[in-house]
Amino acid sequence: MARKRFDDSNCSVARALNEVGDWWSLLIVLHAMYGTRRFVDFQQELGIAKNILCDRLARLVDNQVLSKVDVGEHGSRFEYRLTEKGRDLFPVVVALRQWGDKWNPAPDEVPLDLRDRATGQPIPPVEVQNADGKPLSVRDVFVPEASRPGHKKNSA
Amino acid sequence: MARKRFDDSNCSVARALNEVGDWWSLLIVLHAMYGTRRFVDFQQELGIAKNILCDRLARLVDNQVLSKVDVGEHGSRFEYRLTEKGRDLFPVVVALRQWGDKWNPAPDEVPLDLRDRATGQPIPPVEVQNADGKPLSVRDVFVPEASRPGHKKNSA
DNA sequence: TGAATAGGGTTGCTTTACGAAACCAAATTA
DNA sequence: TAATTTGGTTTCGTAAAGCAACCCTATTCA
Repeated sequence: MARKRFDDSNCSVARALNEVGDWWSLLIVLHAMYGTRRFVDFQQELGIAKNILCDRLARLVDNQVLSKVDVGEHGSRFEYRLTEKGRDLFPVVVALRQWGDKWNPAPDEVPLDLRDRATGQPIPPVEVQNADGKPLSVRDVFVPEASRPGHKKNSA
Repeated sequence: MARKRFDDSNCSVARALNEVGDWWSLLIVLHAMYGTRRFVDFQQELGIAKNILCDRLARLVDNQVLSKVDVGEHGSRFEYRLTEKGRDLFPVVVALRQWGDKWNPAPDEVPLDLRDRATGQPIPPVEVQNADGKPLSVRDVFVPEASRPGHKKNSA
């Protein structure tokens, strides 16, 4: 693929995509959020080839989205757990899932039923809100020129 | 790549990633949200090869994230505009950008300064909230068993 | 009338993502 | 002690993804 790397990109979205923007990484993070921690469990749930899973887990650990902890009682037994950085992807994952549920509902699938552990109430859609909690659309916001992605040198 | 397709996946995140989960698509959507509409502008801002841009735009149009409108005064001149479905990715993009700004800040880059058009106030971080507007972390929520991604047949 | 620009399409080549399967060390079971 | 399971890593072949470069048409500008 000779893919363009975004590591040095001037845009944080590009850099974020560099870490979790491939086909598997975000799904791994998703399953980690659902509680999956072990290699074999990821493999079975995702139906991913072992080497790819290996690669992705290593990369996520490198990027500090996951941490690899040795929980071996006797020898080595590893678990992959979300770091704070990884857990911070929660709004992204939920927003993406809600978007998918809304625009590409599977006929035979129950849409995400995420609930508040404290109250049992379903979680409303993730929104961009202003300081007062009022939901905003793309059109309700603006970006000062200096903060635009393609601003001056180095686009992407 | 012989990539596994997720079209028929039981998981809406997987299906969403199938539409905007590649390296370029979400960046294209991002730039579209910033106002970019024309082929050449996307190309210059993103530094993407023309055939790839061609392919991605077509795919986004196919998936109804963008619409291709002929704005030619005399001949053909096209613009790619966000559809409602595309605009609905706003929370995803903003959340991702905020995540990137928080965890991978570029030394020389201004973090996203998104502001409410009405008030001029900066936009606070996108959160998952409960019905009362209280922010929730991964640990504050649960998913009824039937709604889990790896539930029964068909994982991913 | 010529040159430049917009909006692509096509070809060729390289790099990578991917899955299958073999391999391997440590621990458990028989 | 031998066989099996767990938890991966390595190797390999293939199918894409990616970029560069060239081509092509229609329009606009000089």
